[in-house]
Amino acid sequence: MRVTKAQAEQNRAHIVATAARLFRERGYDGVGVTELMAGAGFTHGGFYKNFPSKAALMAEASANGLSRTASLAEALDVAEFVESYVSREHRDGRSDGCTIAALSGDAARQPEEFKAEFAVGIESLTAALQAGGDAAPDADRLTARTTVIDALAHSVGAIVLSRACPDDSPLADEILDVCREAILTSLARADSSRSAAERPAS
Amino acid sequence: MRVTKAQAEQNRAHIVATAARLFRERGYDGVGVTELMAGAGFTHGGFYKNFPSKAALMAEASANGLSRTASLAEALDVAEFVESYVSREHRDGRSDGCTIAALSGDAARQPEEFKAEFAVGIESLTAALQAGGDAAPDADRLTARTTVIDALAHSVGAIVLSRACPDDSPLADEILDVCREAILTSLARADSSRSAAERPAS
DNA sequence: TGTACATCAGTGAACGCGCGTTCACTGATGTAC
DNA sequence: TGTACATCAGTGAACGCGCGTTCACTGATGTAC
Repeated sequence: MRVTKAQAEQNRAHIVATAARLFRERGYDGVGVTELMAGAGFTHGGFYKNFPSKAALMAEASANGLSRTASLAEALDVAEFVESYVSREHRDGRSDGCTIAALSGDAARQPEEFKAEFAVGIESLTAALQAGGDAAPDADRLTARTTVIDALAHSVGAIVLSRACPDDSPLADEILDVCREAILTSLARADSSRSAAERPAS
Repeated sequence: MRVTKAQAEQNRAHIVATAARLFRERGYDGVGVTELMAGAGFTHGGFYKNFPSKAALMAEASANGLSRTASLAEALDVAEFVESYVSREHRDGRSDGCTIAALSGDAARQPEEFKAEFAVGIESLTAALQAGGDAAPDADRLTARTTVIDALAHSVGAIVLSRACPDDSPLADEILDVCREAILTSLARADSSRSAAERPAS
């Protein structure tokens, strides 16, 4: 039954990744330890060889999901991020989507240490979006922190509100479309006003 | 042990109101039937004389909370609503606050009928905000539907994101301040452009 | 390199506990006369 | 209006169930010689 050290590490990582998906899909209370382990292809007994408690896995899986999104965001500028984030695909794909959009409501009821990890994740994503868009590396890329934070909160609100509506309801889609357009317009405005300030003589 | 019909109705309403508070505070899975009834001053046994299931109370309590917020919003214009909504008081007062901000994440995982009630609540709030602001009943009050939906999603996102951060963390307050300012600025812009369109000759 | 033994990743049965729900019961309310 | 009885709001014990967690066990891996 014993397994190589490398295999064990890989198994552990697989459990974390599976848990991240399942938690995003059903919430922290919506998945039990047995189901978490079964989803990763194991029996529940081994759980406590890997994690001190379910709460510990909740924290680790969430941190994992948050940093994954931040990594993906590094390659995008804010507008590109919003375009893909405030979309039907993202709204309908909870398990593959953003941990913030899927679990912020649950995170708010967790202990302070847990929320601290969430805040780190939000900061990482914000930093990634400020630095993002390597494909077009000119001065305009570097977007002000406030602009990024505002666009992120706005995008999260759009997804959260849209998901609370019935599947395929007109309102769910309307929220998404209205918000996407508004956020992109607002970003374009911030961008042009910044450009103007940077090149006052032009 | 029996109680007058009027008293029984009052008791039922009290259970619903208490449940609405407790669900907002701790989430649907975070409060049990026993605690729900105890919070209202009763023992758990009588629960099923009033409701067919816990899920039924979840739906009724949520609908109750949603219409309560819509009623409060009737007296406000959108900017006033945002001012009070995107605030530390609201963020820190989950149990007395908005059901959408507190339970959208949980609602997204509920059955379709449940989400349908949530959508009705969102529509009611939107309608209230479009018609709102009786104190200044001029033409400018009637704000376009898209503006209201966008401001609502934006506000919800601000609260949800802020609540996911540790209490008293700088980021939690920053999110609130950044978003409040951005939403109000955006509303002012929408307002002045609409006014200009209405009075092209001025 | 080969053998003997300790380690420990993963198994599966079992634990206490709190959950949502059911039910026989109580006794004041509501009703029929 | 007064009496006799049916109703039913609320009680509290009990139910099965799934939860998070523990533990004795297995047997391949890793290590000491």
